[in-house]
Amino acid sequence: MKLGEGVEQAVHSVVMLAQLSPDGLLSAAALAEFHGVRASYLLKHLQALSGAGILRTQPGPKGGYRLARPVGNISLLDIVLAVEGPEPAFRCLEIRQRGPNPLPGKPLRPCAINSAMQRAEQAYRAELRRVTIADILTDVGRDADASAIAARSCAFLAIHERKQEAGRLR
Amino acid sequence: MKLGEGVEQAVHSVVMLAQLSPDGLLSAAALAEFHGVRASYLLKHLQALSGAGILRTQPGPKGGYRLARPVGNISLLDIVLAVEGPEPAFRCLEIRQRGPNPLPGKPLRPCAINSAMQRAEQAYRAELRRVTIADILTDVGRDADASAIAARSCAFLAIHERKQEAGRLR
DNA sequence: GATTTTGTACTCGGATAGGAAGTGTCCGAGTACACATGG
DNA sequence: CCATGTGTACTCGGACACTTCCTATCCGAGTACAAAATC
Repeated sequence: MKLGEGVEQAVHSVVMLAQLSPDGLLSAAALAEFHGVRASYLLKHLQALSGAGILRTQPGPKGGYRLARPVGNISLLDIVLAVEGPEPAFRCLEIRQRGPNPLPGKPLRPCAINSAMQRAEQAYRAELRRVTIADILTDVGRDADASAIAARSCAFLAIHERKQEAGRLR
Repeated sequence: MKLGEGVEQAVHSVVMLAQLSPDGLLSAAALAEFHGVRASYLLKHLQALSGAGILRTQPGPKGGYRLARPVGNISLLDIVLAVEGPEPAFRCLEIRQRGPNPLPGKPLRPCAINSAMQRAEQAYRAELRRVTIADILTDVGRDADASAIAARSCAFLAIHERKQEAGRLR
């Protein structure tokens, strides 16, 4: 039960991208510099987000990343699944059947243990699905510290944000 | 977001131990043989359960493992935490502050992202805390497949179960 | 024959190698701009 | 002066090493039984 630290980078990057103007772009290098992380490592996760349909990319100079969907339609679960993969955390290997004398009737119903673990993970995912980037942004508006950081983000965006050329986004 | 397969082994072992007579013992070798897993690897997790106060051990010949608490007082969460460790899955590294110009006021309130992730994990743990070994056992009684496996467990226990000597348990 | 002593076999416990996955890095494909060139 | 062609610089994308954690294994400490020796 451990999440890679790429998840945090991915979520913060999405939040950052959500704060720029409707047709703005931001390069991976700018995102990495702002968060103090390695650009080449962040790229890996940004690519995962792009492949999952959460981000859109524009190659070439003046290129960068941009949200592919409205902020209300991007949940934390979408990001976590895109970065960590969709596989469930608990995989039942049916070690009940790996003993010296397994039962002949093969297709067993899932055991109670597996069911309980799956229910717990469903609850986890449901909670993450309820929270969207829009919710995060409204919380940012309420919190003083977060507002200060958001102001810093704006200053940073004012320097690094790029306007998207009409009709040239993938 | 991935759990080691030791979790499944640990839970099944606890369920197995819950099915033996009140003062019965079962060796790690027998548990491993029944589940078809490596004994030396299972030992590691059984030790973790022992250290967490879930199992009791009796060393020496005729020794083995036994539950340390009633089945209604052992939740799946206890086992998962004992095996995987108590650290939360998501660790906020505050990469908001790792940028080129961090805020001076140090003690920031936890960011909305971290809060959401923690809430999700709380839901996950709460769901696991609700399920005890007693619940698993009652489910075993209802399911046909599980009952057949339970019968097989009984046959296995009849051979490998050991009676605890009075007053010699650690 | 009963008791003590000793030896052995079996158990758990912690410390030690191997392998997979996450982490970190690199180079290549593609695009847009800028400049130079020709009309 | 304008249009065209070319070169360059910058972007993302995927393929390649390194580190950490999980997996698998080993040897050592401790205990109970059993047998042998002694009283």
